[in-house]
Amino acid sequence: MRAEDEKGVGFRPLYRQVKDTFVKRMADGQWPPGHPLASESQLASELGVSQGTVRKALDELESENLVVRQQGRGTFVAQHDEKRILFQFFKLIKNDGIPRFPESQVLSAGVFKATAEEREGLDLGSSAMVARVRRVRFIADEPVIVETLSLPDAMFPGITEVPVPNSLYAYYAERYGITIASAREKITAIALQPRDATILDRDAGHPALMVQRLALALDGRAVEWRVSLCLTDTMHYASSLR
Amino acid sequence: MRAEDEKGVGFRPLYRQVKDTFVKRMADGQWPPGHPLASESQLASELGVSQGTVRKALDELESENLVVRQQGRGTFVAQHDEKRILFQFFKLIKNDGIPRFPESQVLSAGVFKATAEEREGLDLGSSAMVARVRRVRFIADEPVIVETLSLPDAMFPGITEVPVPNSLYAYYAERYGITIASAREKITAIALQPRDATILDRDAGHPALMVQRLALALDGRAVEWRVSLCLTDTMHYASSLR
DNA sequence: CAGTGGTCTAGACCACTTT
DNA sequence: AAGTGGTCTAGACCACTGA
Repeated sequence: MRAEDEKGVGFRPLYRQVKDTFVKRMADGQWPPGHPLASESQLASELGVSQGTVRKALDELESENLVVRQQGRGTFVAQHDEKRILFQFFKLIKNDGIPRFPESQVLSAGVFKATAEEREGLDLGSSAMVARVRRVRFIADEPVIVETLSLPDAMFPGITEVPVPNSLYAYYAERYGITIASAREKITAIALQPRDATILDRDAGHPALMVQRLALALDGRAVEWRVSLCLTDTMHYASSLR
Repeated sequence: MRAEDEKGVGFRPLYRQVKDTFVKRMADGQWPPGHPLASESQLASELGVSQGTVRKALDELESENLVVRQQGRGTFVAQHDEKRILFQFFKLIKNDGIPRFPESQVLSAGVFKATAEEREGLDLGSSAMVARVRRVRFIADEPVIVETLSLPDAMFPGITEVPVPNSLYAYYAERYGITIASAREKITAIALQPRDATILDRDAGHPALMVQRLALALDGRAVEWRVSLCLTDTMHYASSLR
């Protein structure tokens, strides 16, 4: 792997090629979550680049939460453990500021023809099927979120046939080899419909946050479309601007 | 400046010391917004470190949006121009996805005794005074945000005595030498009070996003407390999870 | 063309973990 | 003590800007 390979018009630095190689290995399942990477110098000699170039590739992967480095121990492919979920993907926190992992209770699950909204979010064809899961989530035994998840059925065959666990992203990785790498959320305020209000133990019309999340896999494919209705009487969505 | 100066218990890498030096220069006004930095190698020889160490310090400052680098031109202290505001600080976008900078109309302004909420957010003493500005913001000529800003009066003397401009963060820097570096937002859903509903041309009880922002200066001081009520009928708050 | 930031390399040493 | 990531240095060359 030489820098010269890619010079000229579309110049792509060597360290990015190295990074792409590593991402590919993670997406392939060669490097599953938790996998310990070889040392930086070993990877460098394997790829025929300098240790500093490998290091720069790993710097970017670390900043994207795709690998975890521990001084003295090594570098590991990131896992969707509770800590990472809370840090990276769960922005709803109690007003006391302490993050808590919610419990879940599935209300319904099945495979259906995708709605227009789902097709648009997940970039699906007009006759595509989606697995749909509706569930309530509890924090400190209070129902605070009711949400609907939509997954392309082709990517997740049979997912609604057995009970889904509370921590979905680890399950996607384990059962289907799909790693959620990032997500985009759109947040609006809505008035609760009677059906959702009942579940959340509020009156119809009560204000709630609607969080619409599109989750993307390592290769950038849209993988999960999630619409969450969240009570914010004792909680808030935390966003850091820097 | 040698690494050895800080070894031992509280080890602080050299590049962080360099970074702190640069931040100090920005906070001091030695390096105001837009200021062109000397070249990396000049800074390195000035501080007696290697160019790579200066580079690593600038890498962090760039990732925090405190400097802007342009290959071939140089490195500049970041300014609060429209582009940066939209990118870093304005997360409410029209559902069509195109970011637009809102217009503002001030409703009232004055200096008052700080409320408990303001004292807590801004870390003020019990008898502190705050400058308070209430304004409506328009996107595409529609009133979509009504917000109240609270500023420690001691930091911003006289700010309510002349009309405040639409782009406040540039004004804080220009008139008071205070640079807003980052912010934290807490988002909840509320039902509009009659007073706010009228301003936003909706009925009382209409759902809205309440965004509570605490903005921090370069030195980490809490500088601005802002509570914005936002209509999300044709807009949403965008959040990127990575 | 000179000057800037961006990439890549090679090597030394430090901080930390594990054996 | 050995092995890992983390820091720091020095030097070469590339990509880009502006005079």
